[in-house]
This record gives sequence, structure tokens and C-alpha cells, in this order.
Amino acid sequence: MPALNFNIEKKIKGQLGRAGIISTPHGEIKTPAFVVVGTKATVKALTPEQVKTLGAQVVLANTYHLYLEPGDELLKKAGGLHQFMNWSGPMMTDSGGFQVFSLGVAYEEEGINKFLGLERAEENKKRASNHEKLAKIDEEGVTFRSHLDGTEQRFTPEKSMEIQHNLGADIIFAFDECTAPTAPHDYQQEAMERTHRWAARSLAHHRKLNLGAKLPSQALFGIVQGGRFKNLREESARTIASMDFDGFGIGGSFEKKDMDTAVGWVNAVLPENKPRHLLGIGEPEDLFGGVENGVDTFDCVSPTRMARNGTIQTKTGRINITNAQYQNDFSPIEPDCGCYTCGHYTKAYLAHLFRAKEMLAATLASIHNLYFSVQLVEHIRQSILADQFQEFKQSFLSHYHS
RNA sequence: GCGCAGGUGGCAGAGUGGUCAAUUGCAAGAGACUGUAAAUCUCUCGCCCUAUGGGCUACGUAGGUUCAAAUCCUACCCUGCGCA
Repeated sequence: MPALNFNIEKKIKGQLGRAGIISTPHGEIKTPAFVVVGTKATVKALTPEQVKTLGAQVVLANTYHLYLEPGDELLKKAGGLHQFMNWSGPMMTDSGGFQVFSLGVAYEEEGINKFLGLERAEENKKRASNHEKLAKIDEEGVTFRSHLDGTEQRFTPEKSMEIQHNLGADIIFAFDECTAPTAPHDYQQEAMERTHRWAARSLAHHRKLNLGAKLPSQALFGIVQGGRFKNLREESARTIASMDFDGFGIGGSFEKKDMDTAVGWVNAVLPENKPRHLLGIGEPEDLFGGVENGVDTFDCVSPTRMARNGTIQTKTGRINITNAQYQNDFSPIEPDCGCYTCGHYTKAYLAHLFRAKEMLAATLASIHNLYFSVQLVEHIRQSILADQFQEFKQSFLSHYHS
């Protein structure tokens, strides 16, 4: 019995994009879909009921964070992630590979982030100076220090699989290495090849663990790397595709403007009949680019993080709700928005909550921003089903950037 | 009325002869955030200008000492506490 089924309902004519349905032991995911991030077994500031009500189908949690706190053994005892956090729908867990990057190279060199960008580089440089590199990579795995208490820890592909099996998400990811966007071709290749070997080990260990496991079994996605190089991306896609994964993750770092193309290179190679997840993306423009280039699911912290920091999405672009002009604005963020926040509260109220540093600010803003992203991808799905993807894309983006 | 302490930028509060347009915190203004070390971080914050520099006005008020004062002296005004 397969751990997961994927049926394609409709394709975008002449492009890689498609609409479909992923079936998991905890329910269906209608794709394309925006996956809500709940790193530490909670979508920050929201209850699972709120997450569900705003339309989210899937939640993604993180292996690294949950391993450190409260520990995967405890989660196993609790009956798994679903039961522990009271989320009955489909779940994913990331493998912890990204933390190798964000705790390691991303802080070891100047201004490294998931994306290239001078401004960000400058900012990160300042932050980096206050931190020490916390992770070291070798062929077998990664040695790192806990950001919580400084204790030395070690992850290997096998360890990541064991933790993810204890967590019990429906879709889990192979242990990978995410490289810095500034890394040279040679290093990208080295890291990619290591990721491939780790992928094989992840898969082998996953099968071994599944043998002894009770149903329902978990689906494992292999992760494609290769940085921003076409030859590496294609090679990585071929290699990962040749292994018997249930689906794929596309990882790594990109130049913002080149992300769509890089994703296209990969998805042109990956088999059509398995789902593809674009890790850590994205913002509205990126969602269109990803779908168009064959991505089925996305996860991104941006809606919730921005919400907590007072930046709110609207159809005509982002606004900062703490700006002086909103203090006396007694209209909702968007009058035609269907979210709970817009249905009951004004911008003036949100502005007040943020200024007063009230917790409800984070909740109401997160509800709106997540609703915005989840519904945007849902609209993209509907537009594919209705053969109107390009029309919707152009219409949405022209308003968004106006 | 006498004694003591004190009056500093929107607020709190440093500074006690030059390196002070004045530390710091808060408030305020703006920006960033893409597999969450993020309810975080960055920048601005007296006025004006031909603006990595220059000018002006400022530390209760008015005088004074000094090359130089938020810092020292005198008077006055105000605030708090104590004593009458």
C-alpha cells in the first residue's frame, strides 16, 4: 500500500503546472496548496481551529526544533505530532537539513541568506557578528550545537529518519544540505553529491523503519539541490528521480529573479506523476512562478512572521499596519476579504493592538496573512481547473504591484 | 519665612568647565523579514542648508566669570521634602 497517492486533475496548457489531489492517511491535499508552517508543533499565535478555519489543509513542522524541544521520544509517547498538537489534517516535517544551513554557513560567512541581496547581506552581516557558527558538516552527517543550550548534537540521515518517524507526519523529507547562494560551483556540486548520498541513506533507513511500523506508513520526499546552476539542478533532479521516493522537495537558495527558471529546470526532469514541494517559498509572486513551473505545494514562514512584525498583505501590496496613517482608519484591511480578521476588525484596532503590544495583534494579523496566501494558492488552483491561469496571474500581479 | 534637594531634548533620566546638539531607555517616524535561534532586526529622531560637510537655537529665567559654560558665580522664578 503506497503511503500517498497523487492524482493530476488538470494541467496548464503548454506549461509544467498542474492541479491535483494528494491523498494522505490524514486526508487530502488539493493542489496547488500553501502549507502553513508550524515549526515547533504550533502555528505561532494560532489554535489549530483557527488554522483550519482560514482554509489551511496542511501544516509543516520541523525535525530540528522538535528534536531539541520537547524531544521526539516524548512526541512518540504523546501519540505523534497530530495528536500532540491537535491537528487532524495532513502534516509534513522538514528534515532538519535547512538548519544545518541557517545555523551554519548562513551565519559563518558574511550576509548569507536563502536569497541573494545586498541589503540583506549588509543586515545579516551585523547579525552574524553576534553569533558563532553552530554547525559542521562531514560525510556522515552534521555536528551542531543546540541554539537553546549549547549542547553538542549530531544529525545523520538515519537520525533524521528516526526522529521523523517518531513525529509521525504524513510526508517527511530526506536529510539534505542547503548551500549558500554565494557558494561556488565546486562547492555546490560537492554538497549536492553529498545530499544525493544522504538521500539514498534516508530512503534506505526509512524503508527499514517502515517495515516494523504500523500503518499508516509515512511518505518520504527526496530533496533536489544544485544551487543556481542548470547543470547541477538537472543532474540533481535526475539522481533524486531515479530513487524510489514518494515525491520531491526542491530546496536550496536562489537568486530571486531566477527562482522560477531554476524550479522549471528541475520539474522538467522530475517524473510528472509524483508531487513536488518547493521548500520555503513563498511570497505572492513566487507562488505563481512556482505553480507555473510545476510546483504542487509550498511552505513559507513569511505570512506568519510578517504578520507578527506588523506587515500585512493586501491585493494591492504589503502595508505596515503600524504606520501613522492607520491609527484613524476604521475600515477593515480589505473589505472584500473573507477572513475572520477582516470580518470583525478595523485597521485602527489592529494598529492599536500592535502599538499596545497586545498578543491578539499577532493572532489577527496571522489569520489575515495566512488566509491571504492559502486563498491565493486556492484561487490559482481554481484558475487552473478553469483554464484561466494566465489571466488570473496577470490580473492578480497587476493589482498587487500597482 | 528658614533649611535641604532639584529644575537637561515628547517622557524618564545620564552628563557637572572644552572631545555636548548632549549617553541610555521609552515614546514617535520609517524600513526589512521567503524549508522560523525572529511577538525580531535596522535606520531616523532640535531647526536650517549648496548636506560623510556647514550654520543657527538650545540644558528653568536674567545677568556675570572664562579663550571656552548644561557644567562655576549672583539674583530671580518654579518643584519636592523638612522645620516654623
